[in-house]
Amino acid sequence: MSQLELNSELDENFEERVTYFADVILPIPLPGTYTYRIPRDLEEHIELGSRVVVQFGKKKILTGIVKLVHETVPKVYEAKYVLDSLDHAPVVNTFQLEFFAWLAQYYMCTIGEVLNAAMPSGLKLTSESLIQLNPESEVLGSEMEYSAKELAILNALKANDRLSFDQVSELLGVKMIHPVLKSLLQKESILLFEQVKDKFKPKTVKTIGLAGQFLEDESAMQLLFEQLEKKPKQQAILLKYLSLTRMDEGETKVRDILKSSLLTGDLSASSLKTLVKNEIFIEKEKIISRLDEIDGELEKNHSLSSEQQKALEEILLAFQKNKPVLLHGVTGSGKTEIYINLIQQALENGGQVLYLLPEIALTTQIVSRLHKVFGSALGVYHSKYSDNERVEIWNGVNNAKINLVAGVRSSVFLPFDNLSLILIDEEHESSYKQYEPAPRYHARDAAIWLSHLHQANVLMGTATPSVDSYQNALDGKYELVELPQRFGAGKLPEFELANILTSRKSKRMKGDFTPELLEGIKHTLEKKEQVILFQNRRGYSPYLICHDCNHVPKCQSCDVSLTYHMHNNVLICHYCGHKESVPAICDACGSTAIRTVGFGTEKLEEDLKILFPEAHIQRMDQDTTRSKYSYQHIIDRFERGETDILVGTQMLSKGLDFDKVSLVGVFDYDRIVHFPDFRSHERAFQLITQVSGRAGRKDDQGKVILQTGEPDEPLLYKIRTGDYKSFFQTEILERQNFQYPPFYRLIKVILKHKEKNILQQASKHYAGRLIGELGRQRVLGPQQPVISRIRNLYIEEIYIKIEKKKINVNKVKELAYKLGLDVKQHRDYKTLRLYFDVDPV
DNA sequence: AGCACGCCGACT
DNA sequence: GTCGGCGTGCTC
Repeated sequence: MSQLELNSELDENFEERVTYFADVILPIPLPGTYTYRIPRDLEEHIELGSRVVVQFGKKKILTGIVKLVHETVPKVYEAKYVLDSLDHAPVVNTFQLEFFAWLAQYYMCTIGEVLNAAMPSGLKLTSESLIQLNPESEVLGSEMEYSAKELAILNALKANDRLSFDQVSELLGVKMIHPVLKSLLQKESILLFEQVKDKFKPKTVKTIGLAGQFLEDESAMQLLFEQLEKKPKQQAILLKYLSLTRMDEGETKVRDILKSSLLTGDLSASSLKTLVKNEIFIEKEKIISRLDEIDGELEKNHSLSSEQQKALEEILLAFQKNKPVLLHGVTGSGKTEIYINLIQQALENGGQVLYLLPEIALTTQIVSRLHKVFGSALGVYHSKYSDNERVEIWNGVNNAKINLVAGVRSSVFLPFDNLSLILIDEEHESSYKQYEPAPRYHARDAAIWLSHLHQANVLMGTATPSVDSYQNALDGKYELVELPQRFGAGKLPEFELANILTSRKSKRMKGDFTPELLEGIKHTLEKKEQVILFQNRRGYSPYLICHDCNHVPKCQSCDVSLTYHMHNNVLICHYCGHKESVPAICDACGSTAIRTVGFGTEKLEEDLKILFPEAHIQRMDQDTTRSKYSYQHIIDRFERGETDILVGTQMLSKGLDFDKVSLVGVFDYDRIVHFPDFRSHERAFQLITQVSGRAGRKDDQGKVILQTGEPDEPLLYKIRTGDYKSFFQTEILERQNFQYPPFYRLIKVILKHKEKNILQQASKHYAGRLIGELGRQRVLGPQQPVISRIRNLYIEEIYIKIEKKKINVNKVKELAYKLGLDVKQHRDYKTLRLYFDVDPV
């Protein structure tokens, strides 16, 4: 190569030698992004949305998402290198990056917190620090002087070859292991390294196929048969294989079949092993999808009733106006059929569909219905699914294999790039709002914002619209479509009010059952029909109390009574998870007279067993539905009529249709309606309407027996007559008079500190500053929440209340945030923790 | 949020 | 004297 050419090549290289930097979002609650230098060999793999592995701090290795690639050299610090890139194509798209940033801004949290909630943990790698013996230390080893601890570690390493920090700590029985490790490192006896683990494991199956030569060569097969003549077990396997692959009928295609399908009956696994060893069969491992495959014909959708058709046309018309549509359709009006119709249209036009459902509704008939219609185009995203399954859904959406997702609130985070329809079923459900941890987002509102990004249509459906959404519809922000008829002409259930007070006075109550309800249950059972008993969960956990001194066992680090769990006889703190066994004697006075109080579904179930010993009773609550399929099993048994009485909480009210339920009993209407918060009426209307909807389908009019101490309570009349509009009119006036949403926007500020006094001072100070800026009437509190201490931190709350019109929310958010930083400057308040909950429910 | 570093009291 | 407790500050 000539001198000239060499020079020009150098020049060219020199010019190309721009260093790229990546701003990386890390899944940690810190504001902002972090800038890393992209090594040249990774340049072509790293783009917006790529997953990268970076070192953060001294030892943490994290997976982050690239938010920006640029050439600006950071001035104040030396950027570390990106260690690796994980994918060939980005796992997060630009819609998502924008969406995440919006969520962080709107809900006042860090983008890292959003990322953390968004990605299934299988896509987030974590590192584990490990140590191993330094192979070169053998030479030096003998001359070294080691302490007892050091020797213990070295000996353990000889046996184990690598140890994690936790293991070392366990080995030594000490938490402080760093000094010891440091000393060993200095002596060069050990090596320290980080192991990055990819947590996602594809699901595999073992397959068996016949080795090639037997397929091609008839005579080889002949020979094989002769060889196996004396080995009947192996021969049996070969015959089974041939019959399964139909090769005996002359088909010659190479076929791998499932190992499990071959080893049925008395065929032995060890014989097969021998066959594999002798290279007659070949065993392979095949990666398969965890997502259910659907066999057979997909179901055609049913034709719509004229009511449904009319609603559908109205919806399509409303979509033209580019506004979200609120579909107000009474229970049983057949909303699902309309959804299916819209989904089909969207999919046929090549768009993606997101169908949001509350968690409990998702495990039911709706999903199996969708499965029948849409088959493997449907992905289900549910919290009870394993993380690996979630990764598969994520990837499925990302590579366009899945175009329809039915999922819980977190499915708004999936990598859609072409959403054309978002359905939000049971729009009023408060479980769409996440409370702990941040991001405290509302999936309905987030989904509506997401729809703007994608230019997607939005349909919200419910029998009992939230006050917020209905007002939005009246304001013209949403389009309202009504579906007033019950599909199949079922009637509203008949309501009977059972007066608890009069029954109690005349001593006719049996435990918590009024004579009316008992009579009703008896009657229904005699008719061989089914009963659902509904018990509100709020504030109803059973606990222990000492008969002699009234002492109630409390959690040591939270300000709550421990909840008593009858089935395994333990006390559990529902806030921090602390568990303890039931004490034999009272901690306070030593008495043995400890009894259980409070009445949850467990207690109800026990009572029912005594009152109706013949009946099959099943309880359905958090406790009995912990595992993935337990909910489905309970429902199935009930559907098959194996259960007569189903006792449960809220989860009974969602998306379940049973034909033989003719009685619904409601226990604690009074508690629901008098719950101390401004949404209690709204919640009562929704809840009672929804559970009542479970009574009586098709031909029969069902019955609801509602136990209450005040049968004349005004809201009750509206619930009984199903008069949503009248409920709404009364409620909306209240909201206006008392300055609540939807006219005012709320931001809850949560302050925590381990010192009660300091917390109170700091909260007062913070509230004072807020009042100074916003005025007295816009700030409520500070006040102690019902649970005033969790995990040893005391809690205070402040509500910021601002008019939706006139005031710029973003300014207020900024102010609240800055004042928080300000207060934390004060040297007494440095460890104060501040959290925000925007639009709390 | 972790995690190191540093200062402090309390024990083998 | 170490061990283990926090408070404080930093992470590209």
